[in-house]
Amino acid sequence: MHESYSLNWDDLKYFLAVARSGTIRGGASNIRVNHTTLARRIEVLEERVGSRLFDRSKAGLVLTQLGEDLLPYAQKVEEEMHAASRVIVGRDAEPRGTIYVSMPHGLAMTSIMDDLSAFSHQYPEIELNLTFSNSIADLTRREADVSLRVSSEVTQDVVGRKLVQMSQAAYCSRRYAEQITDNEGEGLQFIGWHEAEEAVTAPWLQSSFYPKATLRHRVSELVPLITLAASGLGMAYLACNLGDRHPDLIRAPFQKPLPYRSLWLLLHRDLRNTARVRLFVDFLATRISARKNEFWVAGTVTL
Amino acid sequence: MHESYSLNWDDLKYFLAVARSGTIRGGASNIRVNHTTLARRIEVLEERVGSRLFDRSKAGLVLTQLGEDLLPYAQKVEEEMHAASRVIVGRDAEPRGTIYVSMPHGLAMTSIMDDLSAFSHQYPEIELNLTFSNSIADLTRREADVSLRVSSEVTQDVVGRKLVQMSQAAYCSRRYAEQITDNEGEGLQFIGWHEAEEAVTAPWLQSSFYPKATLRHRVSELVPLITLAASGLGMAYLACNLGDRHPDLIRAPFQKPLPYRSLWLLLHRDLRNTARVRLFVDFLATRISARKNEFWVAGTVTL
DNA sequence: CTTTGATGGTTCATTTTTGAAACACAGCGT
DNA sequence: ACGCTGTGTTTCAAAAATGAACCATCAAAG
Repeated sequence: MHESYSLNWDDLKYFLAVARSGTIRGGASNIRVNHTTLARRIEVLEERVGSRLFDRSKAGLVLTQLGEDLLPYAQKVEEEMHAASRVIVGRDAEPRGTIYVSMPHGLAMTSIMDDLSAFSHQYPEIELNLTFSNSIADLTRREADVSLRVSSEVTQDVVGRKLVQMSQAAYCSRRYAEQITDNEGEGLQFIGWHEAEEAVTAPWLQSSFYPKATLRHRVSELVPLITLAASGLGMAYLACNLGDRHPDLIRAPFQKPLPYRSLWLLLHRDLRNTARVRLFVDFLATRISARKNEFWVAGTVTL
Repeated sequence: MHESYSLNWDDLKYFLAVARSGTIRGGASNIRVNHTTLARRIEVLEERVGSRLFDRSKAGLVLTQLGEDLLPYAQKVEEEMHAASRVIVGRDAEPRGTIYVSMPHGLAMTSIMDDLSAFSHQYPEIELNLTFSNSIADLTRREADVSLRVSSEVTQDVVGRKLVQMSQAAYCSRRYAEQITDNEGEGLQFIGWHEAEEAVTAPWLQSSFYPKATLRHRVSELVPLITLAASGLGMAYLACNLGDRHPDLIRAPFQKPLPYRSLWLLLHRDLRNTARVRLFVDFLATRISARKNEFWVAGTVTL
């Protein structure tokens, strides 16, 4: 570890500020810090250097010989930092680079995949890194730049954008639908989730249009739920944008769609001005909003 | 104020550490910080840059494309800092530059001036900046690199070095001394300092060999005290190294020297390894110690 | 299969840094 | 002489950073 590591490299900003303005307050004003802070940072720097960098006189602070010797190095460091900043700013301003996107598994089977495909087609310089997970991506920990969530509300310290409200309905295969009559679900079976094994019903089933139906079987993921319902094992409650899209599923008769959750688009506030992220977010929001009736369907019960 | 000022330039150390080692703990160990600190600094840097600089994988932390783009700039900043450090270290290692020395007025008339002259003669590359003041130079505020003080003890947060113990005695002109008899100072007058106008004596006078002497006249500085005593106005109590050196002053008869204070050499702990300061301190201490009987004279009363 | 060591991450107490307010001083203008 | 402005310095409370202890996970070795 080198001698230079005992110096705080950031102190060069303060050194340069005083060297250029000749006063503590002037320098502080120029770099937007409190003048006390600037005075202290110079003091600490001088201690670590082991010599004065400025002589204090009535005329202000004047560079010592050592201060003058070090000035060119500080200026070169600043130039490098400016150049690095141009790389950063330039990169952000250009719509290129990678966007890390996180979303729940269920959205993998929706039309939103078409949106991602269209975005990538339109912006070939931007690469999408997709993560499917039911756990909430921690944006502050940079697990993702953008996160799509299906939720009633968001509580994270992120910039949230509600895209659409969703509907849900009961779905089954065409064959299963043939046995359905207008009898509040008597004799029908819904595939359950995490309900207890011995439970034959659940609150969401009791408040549906099939309160007499029972729970049978359990799944822990969305994909098997859809696949099993489509093959006739039972009925499933699904978001409409998902169920309506599946070729082997129909909405069960004798019901109306119910309100479901909302689709949110979340991103960390620090990234909202990055060109590619802004592009992606706007692109997605525009397309999804344009077909909101795919998510919130006609006839959905309103409370 | 430039975009680069929103970045903490010191974070480059952390960036380079992770880029080189590929792990948080490895990088932290290399630059001697806690690994948590390193992780957090990288996190903050990524937030300010607005993009990831490292991808986290099982293999460790791998530079992103932006990380790779920025690496050369970070390396150049480091090189400049190393070069600046060489200037600093090289300067300190060589006995050249300025030493700021502070001392009380009284020492300006002593043989210590000869010491400074000899030092400057022997080390012409070193410049001395001398400040004479009775107020204590604040070493932590860099008012001086080295401070000579006459004091019983030192309380400042500095590296203190007691050079010699001093004696004091009553001095007067040769003419004035002709009237002095062995009568405990009856009819003698001492020039006073800050004692009240109406006061005719003081504790230091009462405990001297001339308790019957009285105070007459006042001075607020040492130079006029010496000058007036030398011209016969009255007697003066002076440090022996000062009184013995004056051509027109002699020690008054019928007394013994009394203990006075000590001569201290103080410096701020951060400067003690600077070559020129170390040279100066050692030079001064050696010469003054070699003639300690000029300060603590023979016959001084011991308590 | 179990143990060990290395890894990144979380939590909490302590230390350090920062900003704001107040102060002292000098210079200038009225 | 007085008031104003700009300067650097001091003090204190709040915010930020740091380090230490602990945790969970994984891979390698026994």
